Amino acid sequence: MKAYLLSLFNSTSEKLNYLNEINLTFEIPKNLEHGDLSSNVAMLLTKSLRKNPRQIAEEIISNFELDKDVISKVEIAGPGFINFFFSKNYVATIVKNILSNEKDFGKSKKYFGKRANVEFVSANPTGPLTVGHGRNSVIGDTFANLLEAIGYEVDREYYFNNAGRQMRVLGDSVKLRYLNLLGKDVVFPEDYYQGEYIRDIAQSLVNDFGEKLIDENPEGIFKEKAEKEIFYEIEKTLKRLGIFHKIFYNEHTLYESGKIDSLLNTFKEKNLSYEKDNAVWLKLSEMGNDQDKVIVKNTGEPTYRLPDIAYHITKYERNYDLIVDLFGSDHAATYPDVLAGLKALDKDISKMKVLIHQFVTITQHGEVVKMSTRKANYITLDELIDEVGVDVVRYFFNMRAINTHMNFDIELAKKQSDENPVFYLQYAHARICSILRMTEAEGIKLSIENLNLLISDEEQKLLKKLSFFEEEILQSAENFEPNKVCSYLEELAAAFHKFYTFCRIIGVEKNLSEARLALACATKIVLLNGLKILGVSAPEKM
RNA sequence: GCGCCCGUAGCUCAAUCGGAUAGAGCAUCAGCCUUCUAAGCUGAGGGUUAGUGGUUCGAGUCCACUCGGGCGUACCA
Repeated sequence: MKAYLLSLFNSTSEKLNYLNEINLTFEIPKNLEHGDLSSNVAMLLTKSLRKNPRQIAEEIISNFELDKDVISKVEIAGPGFINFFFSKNYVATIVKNILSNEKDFGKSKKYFGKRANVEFVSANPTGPLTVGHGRNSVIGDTFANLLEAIGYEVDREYYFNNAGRQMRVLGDSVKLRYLNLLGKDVVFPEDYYQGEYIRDIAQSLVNDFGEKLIDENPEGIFKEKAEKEIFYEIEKTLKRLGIFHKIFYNEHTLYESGKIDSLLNTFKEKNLSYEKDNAVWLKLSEMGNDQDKVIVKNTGEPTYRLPDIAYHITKYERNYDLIVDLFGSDHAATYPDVLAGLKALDKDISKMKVLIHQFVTITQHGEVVKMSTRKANYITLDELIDEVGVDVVRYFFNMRAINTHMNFDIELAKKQSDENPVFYLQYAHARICSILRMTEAEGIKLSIENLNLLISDEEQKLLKKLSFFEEEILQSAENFEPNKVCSYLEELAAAFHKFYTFCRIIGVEKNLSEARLALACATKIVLLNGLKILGVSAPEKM
C-alpha cells in the first residue's frame, strides 16, 4: 500500500514541483475512520507555500491520477490530513504475495551484500550468566536476526577477557575453596567470589587431584579450570536460548599480536598521547571529550581503554559495513572514549552503532535484589529458564524498548507465565495448525482465486495487518527496536483471533472457505516468520 | 556536584522521526462454548501523561527549570 502511494505522489510531483521538496511519510491512522494510510504533507507545506493546509491538500488531490481498482476513496480531514482508503480487492492481494514468498515474506534486500558485526553478551568468565545478562543476550541476538532479515550478513561476536584482576581473584577464590575442602584452615575474604559454583569447581579438582595441588599457583590450574568450566556453562546457557556466537574474541590476542603496542605507538606518533606522572594519557579533551584519560598506568599496564580501541580497530580491519555494540548502562561512560579514539585515527564512526540498554530491576518477595557476581547474590539465567521456559524469557526481554528501566518480578513471572503475551501469539499459530489438520481431513484446499470474497471487517483488518509486516521489520531493524516486532505480532494475533471467532472456514460456501483458508495460511506464515526473528518457537499444538 | 537514562491507568508497558478522541496486557466486574483449540471473543470501569513554564496550526513526544528513581562519574572492566 505504501509503495503504491509513493509512486502516486511521485508521478504527481511532475505537475506539482513543491512535492519534491518534502520528505514523504505515511502513517497508519489510529482511528479507522481516518483511512488505511494518511499523509500530512499539506500541513508540512503550509510554511513554504503560505497557504491554508486544506487548500494545499485540495490542490494535491485534484492532480492525482487514481486507479479506482486500488484506491476507493481519498479525503481531506482534520487540519489537513490526506486520508487514503484502499479497495477491498486490492487489500486482499497481499495473500498471494505471502503465499508465494513464504519463509522470505517480510525480508527485504535493502542491505543486501552488506556485512554487520553484532557484539553482545561479552561477559568475562567469572561466574554464571545472570538474569541481568539475559536482557543483553536476548536483544543482541534479536538485533542480529533483524539485520539478517533486511539483508545483512551478520557475525555474532563475544569479547572477553581472561586476564586481569577479576580473573586473578577468581583463581585465588578457587584455590582457597580447594584448601577449604581439604580441611585446611583458611580465611575466605569477603571480596572473593562467594558463589557455590566456585566450591563445585574446587570439588572437582579435589576429586581429580586430591592434595597434589596444594602448592600450585592460583593463577595456574585453578584459574584455568575455573575459566574453562565457567565458559562451558555460559555457552550452555546461551545455547539453551538459541544463541550462538560465531566469533569469541579474546582480549589477550590483542597483546599477543602486538596490536596494543602498535596502537600505543600510533597514538604517540600522531601526537595524540603524552606522558605525565609516569602514565600515558590520551588527549581526549582535544578530541571533544571532557577530559584526558590514562591509557597506560604507571605500573605499565594498559587501562581498558587501550585494548577497547585496539579491539574496535580490528572490527574496522575486518571490513564490516555496520558495527554494533550492545551493553548495559553501567558501561555507558566508556564508549565515548573509544569512539573519540577511533575518530582520531580516521575511522568512519558512522559505521558504529552503540546501543545501551537500561538495567533490569529484579524484585523477589517484594524486595529489590541487588545482583552481584562477587557476592553470589544473583538469580542465574539458567534458573529463570528453568522456571518459565525459553520462549517466555526471550519474549519477555524482547518485548520492552531497550531504554526502559524494566522491572522483573520473579514471583509474577512464574505465576503469570500462563498469561504471558507470548502464549497469545503461539496460540494463534497453534489454532491455524489445527484448522489445517481439520481442512486436510475434510479435503478443503486453499485457493487464491476468490480472495475478493474477503470483505468482512475481520478479514480486512487481518489482511491490512499482514501487509504491513515487511515495513515493520524494516523499521524495527533500522531503529534497533525488537519490541516493535512484539507489538506488531500481538496486534496480528488479535486480528486473527477475531477473524477466527467471526469467520468460519469449515462449513461455509466452497469459494469462501478456500479463500479464508488461504488467509489463515498467510497469517501462519507471518506469525512464524515474526516469531523466528524473536527466537521464539511456534508450536503446532498447545 | 556533574553526565547519561527514565517517570504514562491499581501493576507491567505501548503510542509510527511533533499528528486527529493517549492505547494494550495483567488485575477487577458483566456476558459468550451441541459448530475449525475458551491459552479465545464481546462489553464496562479505570488518566491533570510527576510538576511548572515555553516553542507552534498541533506536545506524552521538543526546550528550560523543579521533584522523584536507575546507572555512571578511576592510573577497575
